[in-house]
Amino acid sequence: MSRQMVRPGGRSARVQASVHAAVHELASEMGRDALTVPLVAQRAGVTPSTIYRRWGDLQELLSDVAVERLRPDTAPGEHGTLPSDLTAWAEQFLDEMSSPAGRAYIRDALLGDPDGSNAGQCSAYAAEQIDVILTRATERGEKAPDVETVIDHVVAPLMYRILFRPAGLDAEYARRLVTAILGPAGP
Amino acid sequence: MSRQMVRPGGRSARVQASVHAAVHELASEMGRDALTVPLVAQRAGVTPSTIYRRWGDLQELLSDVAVERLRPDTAPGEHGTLPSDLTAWAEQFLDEMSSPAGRAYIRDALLGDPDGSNAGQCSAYAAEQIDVILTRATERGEKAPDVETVIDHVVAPLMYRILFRPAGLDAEYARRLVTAILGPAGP
DNA sequence: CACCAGACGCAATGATTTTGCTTTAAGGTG
DNA sequence: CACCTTAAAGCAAAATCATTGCGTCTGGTG
Repeated sequence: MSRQMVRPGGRSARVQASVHAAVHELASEMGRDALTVPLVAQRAGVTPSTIYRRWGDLQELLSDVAVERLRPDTAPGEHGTLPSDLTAWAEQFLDEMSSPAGRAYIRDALLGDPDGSNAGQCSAYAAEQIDVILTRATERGEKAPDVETVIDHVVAPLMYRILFRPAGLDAEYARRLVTAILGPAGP
Repeated sequence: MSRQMVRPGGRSARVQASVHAAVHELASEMGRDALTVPLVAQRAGVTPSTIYRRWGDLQELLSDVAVERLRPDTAPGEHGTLPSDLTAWAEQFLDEMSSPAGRAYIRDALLGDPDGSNAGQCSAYAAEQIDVILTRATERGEKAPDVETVIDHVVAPLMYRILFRPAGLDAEYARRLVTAILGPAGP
């Protein structure tokens, strides 16, 4: 993560948790754009200077929270075949990421991220999930492309459109990308 | 563009030009991160409230400037064949966009862009350039993929890596993407 | 248990952002 | 060409936010 090398279990951890929770609550109550450091601090029961010292500014805090929020909380579903696994994952990915909240999180993760490590983490999450799906397929004896190929030709186009052309995105598009990569009749 | 429906030639236009110029100058003199609204206003010979009223905040201003800066200023080069035209364009695109300045502009364009219109404009620029290349190829009698395909499988992977995985990007990667889409021996 | 270092709270200071009101200038009209 | 309308800019006060020095507290360590 960006700069949280907190001592686990101590006061630092409590502050971090309470600040993150405050961001969540306030973001859903009054909208992400209404957030300010003093507001978050008050809700978290903390002084603003604490937030400024630990995170630097609002953007870095939001970036941190966004990455945490973008971490998949569950392994990809199993549907028996590679095409169905990958299609289901791509549809869910698109669904989650293209929502207004999802786009906001992605943008926040990209932002306030001088060294690019937060954005890199997001990409790593996706790569992990895809790797699970492909490894499963290989173990079943299916022929599977490698992770980089899936990222280039499924994840990247989805993300590109989410960020740059939010209009006209639907599950059918995600399915087409998967089909194109696996070959119309499987790889 | 985002909110600039200025009367051309009037005072508004002068203010816009001078503010944009001030952003350029200050960004190169003291670094993009050192910019503040009052600073830009002073350099532009304008009061801060003018900037706040017209652009809302620094992010939206930077987003506007970034889009202007990302507009291609020249038509894609002609090299005689589709593969060479597209390869050259992709290499140049990667080169410009993956530089620190390029990444900063892309991020700025994505940011402060509530409705996504600035980001959409960036995508439209790329689509335009690609369309020129593909149309030329078609007129020469070459078989060419459509713009959407090139965006999905060349532009999107490049942009994804620029934003999310800045490491390990080189011209060879751009060439591979183009080759993959045109077919190893041409389409 | 006493110590050390890191993290937090508090409060003062400085910078930025917001806002009401006034003034200017562009574009249209008689 | 002079006049009118209106959007946009200037100005200045008020509010909010960001920064920083210093003292206090907490949790880990010897």
